[in-house]
Amino acid sequence: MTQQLRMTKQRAAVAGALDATDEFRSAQQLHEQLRDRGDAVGLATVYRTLQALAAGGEVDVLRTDDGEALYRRCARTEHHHHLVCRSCGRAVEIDGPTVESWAAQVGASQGFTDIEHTVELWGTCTDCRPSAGRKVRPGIPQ
Amino acid sequence: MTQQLRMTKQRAAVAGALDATDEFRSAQQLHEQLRDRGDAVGLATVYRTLQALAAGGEVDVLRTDDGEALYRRCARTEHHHHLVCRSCGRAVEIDGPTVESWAAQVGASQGFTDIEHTVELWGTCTDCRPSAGRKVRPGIPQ
DNA sequence: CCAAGGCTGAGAATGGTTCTCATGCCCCGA
DNA sequence: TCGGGGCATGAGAACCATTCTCAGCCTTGG
Repeated sequence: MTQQLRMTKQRAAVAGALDATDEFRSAQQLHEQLRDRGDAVGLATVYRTLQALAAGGEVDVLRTDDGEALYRRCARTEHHHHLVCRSCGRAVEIDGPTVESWAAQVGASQGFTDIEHTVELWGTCTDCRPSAGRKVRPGIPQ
Repeated sequence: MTQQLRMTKQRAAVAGALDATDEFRSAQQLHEQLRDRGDAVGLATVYRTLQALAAGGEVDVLRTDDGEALYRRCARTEHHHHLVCRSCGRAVEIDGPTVESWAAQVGASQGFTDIEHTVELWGTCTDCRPSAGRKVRPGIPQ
């Protein structure tokens, strides 16, 4: 199960790109970013690496309204949620102790088992506020 | 903006299929269901109709972990969340007054504006419990 | 240093969703 | 009731994100 992963320059490049930002990025964006930087990595490899990292809890994954997957390396590996800028993808890790218990309680009261929950907050961060020098969505599409 | 929608038998069929269940269904499932029932409707029309209904707040939409869109006609049109059975798709509408305020508060404290939130609960309903006569996932895939 | 087998990448394949466009038919006005 | 404008329909192509294929490459254990 716990398969040993080889350290290749491609994996290092993807991991590096993730470490360099606190914004959620799509596989395609990361691929393009690596290409521009010169660290050309195959798209398939980017997907495979992200998949492996996600499976190992190394990165967090969430879906945009149109179903695209976004990845981000978070500081903590424990369960947490995010407040994400819908424009640039910048994210802040947040806790929701109240939500946790509420979710479990509601689920149980309805007779459901194996309760899990999806809780994400979306907003517009200060840099992306329409007023000031708007950051022209270098991140999230849509 | 508020465009007038013509009432066609296709739209009636899709709406009817949605009214007949309290489970979240994908466009493909609804299409197949209508076909089996004899009310053949083009897949494109199913998608268009669901899109229109969703835009008008007539149906709720959510995404599975793999990005597929699921639709359900809910009793209430006001903001609410769901507790969904990950096996059959059956859903219960739930409120989260605490969550609402928590979300707004957290968002504001981080300087984000136009806060919105995604909160869905997933579990296994009584009928889908592995023990008893398991309902063989007539609903949700995966 | 070497062999074994995981890793890579270009391109094909998948699968959900949307678009195209010729034809169909709802609904309003006369 | 009849006619027609124009939204609605549907088969198939197009899109797009993601996954699969497979021959050749490269990391790693010994």
